[in-house]
Amino acid sequence: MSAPPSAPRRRSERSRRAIYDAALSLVGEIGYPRTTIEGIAARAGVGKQTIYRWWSSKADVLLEAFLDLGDGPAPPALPDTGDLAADLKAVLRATVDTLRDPRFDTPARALAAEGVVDAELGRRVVAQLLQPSLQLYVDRLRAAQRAGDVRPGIDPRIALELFVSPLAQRWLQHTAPFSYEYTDTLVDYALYGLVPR
Amino acid sequence: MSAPPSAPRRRSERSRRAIYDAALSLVGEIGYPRTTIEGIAARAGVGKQTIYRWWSSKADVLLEAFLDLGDGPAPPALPDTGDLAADLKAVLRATVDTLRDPRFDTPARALAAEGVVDAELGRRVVAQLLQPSLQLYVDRLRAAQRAGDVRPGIDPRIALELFVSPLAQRWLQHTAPFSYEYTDTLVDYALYGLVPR
Amino acid sequence: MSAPPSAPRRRSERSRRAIYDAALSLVGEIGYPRTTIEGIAARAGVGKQTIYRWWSSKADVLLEAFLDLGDGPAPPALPDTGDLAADLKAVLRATVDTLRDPRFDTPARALAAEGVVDAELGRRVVAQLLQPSLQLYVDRLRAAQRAGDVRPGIDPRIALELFVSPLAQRWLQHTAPFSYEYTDTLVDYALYGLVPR
Amino acid sequence: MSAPPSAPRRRSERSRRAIYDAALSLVGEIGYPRTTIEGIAARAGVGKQTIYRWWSSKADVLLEAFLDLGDGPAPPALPDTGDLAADLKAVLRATVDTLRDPRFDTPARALAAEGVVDAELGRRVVAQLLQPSLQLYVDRLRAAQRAGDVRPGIDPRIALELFVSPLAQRWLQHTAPFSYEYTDTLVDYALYGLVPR
DNA sequence: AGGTAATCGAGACGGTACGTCTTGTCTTACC
DNA sequence: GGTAAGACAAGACGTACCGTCTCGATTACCT
Repeated sequence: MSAPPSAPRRRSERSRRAIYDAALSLVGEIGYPRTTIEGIAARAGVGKQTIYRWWSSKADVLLEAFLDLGDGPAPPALPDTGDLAADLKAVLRATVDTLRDPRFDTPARALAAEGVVDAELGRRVVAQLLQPSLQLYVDRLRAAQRAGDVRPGIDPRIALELFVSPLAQRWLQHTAPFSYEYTDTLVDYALYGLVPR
Repeated sequence: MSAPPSAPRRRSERSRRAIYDAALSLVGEIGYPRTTIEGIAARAGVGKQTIYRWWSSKADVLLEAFLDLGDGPAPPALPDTGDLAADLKAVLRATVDTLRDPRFDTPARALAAEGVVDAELGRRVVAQLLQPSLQLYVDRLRAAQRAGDVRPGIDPRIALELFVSPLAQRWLQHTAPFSYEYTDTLVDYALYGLVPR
Repeated sequence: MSAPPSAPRRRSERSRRAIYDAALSLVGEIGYPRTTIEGIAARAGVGKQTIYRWWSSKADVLLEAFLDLGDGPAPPALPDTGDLAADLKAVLRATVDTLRDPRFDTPARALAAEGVVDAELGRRVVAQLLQPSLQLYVDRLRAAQRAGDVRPGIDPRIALELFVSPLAQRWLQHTAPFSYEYTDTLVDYALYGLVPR
Repeated sequence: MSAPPSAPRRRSERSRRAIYDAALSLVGEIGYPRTTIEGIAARAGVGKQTIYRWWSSKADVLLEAFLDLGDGPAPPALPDTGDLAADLKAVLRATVDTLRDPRFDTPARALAAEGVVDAELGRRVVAQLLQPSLQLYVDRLRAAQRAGDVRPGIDPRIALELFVSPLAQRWLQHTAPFSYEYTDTLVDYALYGLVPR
């Protein structure tokens, strides 16, 4: 619970931040594929070896840089007004806004793509980037189950995919201009099903 | 109304096939990132220029090679036994099998990843690879609507995402060993909703 | 002595001229190394095969094009005013002028360079381009010998090199701005020798 | 005034030598035109970039490799036995031997050819390869002038061309099998002139 | 007056080399 | 010992030409 034991003893904090900044700004400016480790090192004013010493790949740098962005404010719980549909719709609308922000979109998209092909990275992206957010849905759905608003047998881990995955899919595959109306519809369909009641 | 005037005049069919074969086999053997245009050309016994003449990128070659695989047998319609849930479950189970086949998985995954980052390619992947299959779901759902098995107001194009997107998501992000049980569950949740009936 | 037996029977005169023009103009514009057979064919409006059918190399085309330029006016004999020194100085001054003309300089220089490395081409360049001019010096020197102006034992074939080779050397190796004064000096040195008389 | 500031800081001596060796041996084996930078790099066990980093062209590499060969033994002065004709004949005979040595002939010829077409390289070839040798002739001729063996008004820089340029010319243009007899004749002609004494 | 065969333009083809770019390792000198 | 700097071996990139080949479409000769 104390300090990490074998952690780098004289690692330069200054370089670490400069590398994060360079990586994120380059990805934003020229895109992920044209961002190179050499480019990051040059912009960060850092030797290449300093990058290779602490990270294993370009994607690795970007993932940590991206995670570093989100540090600080603890992820807030989903709202619970008692109205499950309304709460989910509100959160998904906020998600739509986030996905539309290029500062988020470009690096997140790059990491998602890399994770599709590189299984190891994919696992880390899911675990460190997605999991925390998804857990909030699980929590909210369990609360709804306790309140009798969701059928008891339902597995929340699967249930949340009914509205989260379609949205993610549309985002990743440029299938959409996704709208509030779309996410609202997803929530309605998922909650009340497709067959006549 | 005579012969096409500006169509490529004497393109070598032999080379085209050899390039498709080389691209697919290399992606299967060493993975997409380590597959190079030079490698494809070498294995196909073809000059690099012949590839650059007809395709614009490695992904482009792979997409066409992959599409070429599926040519021939027209995509069959979804079964319609009258039992919507059973029909969907059967089709999704077949999809699970396909996604598990490495001959399909590796190139499809690579194309999906590339499409995430390259919007233009993404559009083509969706339009040429995904759309035809998705249309079959739309057709089946419309038939179900006419039979009164699906609520009239439901948009089939959105409805299908409730079970297709979660499956795709789990496949792409290595989130799951996805099972028949999982896809069955997806169908049940999607059809009957999450809230108590 | 009749018509050449296996000579090309239906060769296109139009193409031949166009190829000569294209070769010479390209060499003049972009230099010999950057002149390509493809470029010549394109500018001449000719298929590449038409060039390969009749010539064996880029240098071959240029040599024939260059020879073709000089066709027509028979090479005039050297003047013989009775004053050998004056006659030689006059001819060498004219040669200086020719070598300074870029229309002559660029292709001739390219052919000379190619001939240095390619022995077979070198022989042809010497035989077809140089020999005729050199023969004129031989003739003039022989006449001078008959007139008693040159020692009887002198080999004219070697003697002419005393003033021709230095000039050629300075031209080829950019050693000079060569001047009339220089060529005059060469003639004086060569005729009267270096040692005190 | 301390260490050279902008000098190449850590150039690999090992690579430099390997590149020289590879260049010279390849030119000797397959000739200059078929020698490629890729081939030199491969034989030297060196990355292409290492060549491009330090040299600007194939000819540049070869020139330096060739100069490197001659480093070490300072070029000796021409002999001065008091007999100018004999001294010149002896030196030219030695030159004939050198020009006949394929280890010298092939690269020197290639450099000469390249220098004919590339003015900048030509200047360097002349200055670094030829000039030092020619200066020896100038020195010897000046000594002869002081001894009264050469007319006072003669410019040694031009005078030496009377026998050196013809020899060079015959060498470069394959005009001759040049012999000791030929060079002896050149010296005689040049020293005593062509006109009757 | 056709028939036919060589020549033509066009340009795709299998190759090779180009000169550039990036990778990941390494070495040097500074701090 | 970590660092900035950057040389290094390796090798893919996309381009340019090479010399060969295959297409029709003219030709010009020869029945």
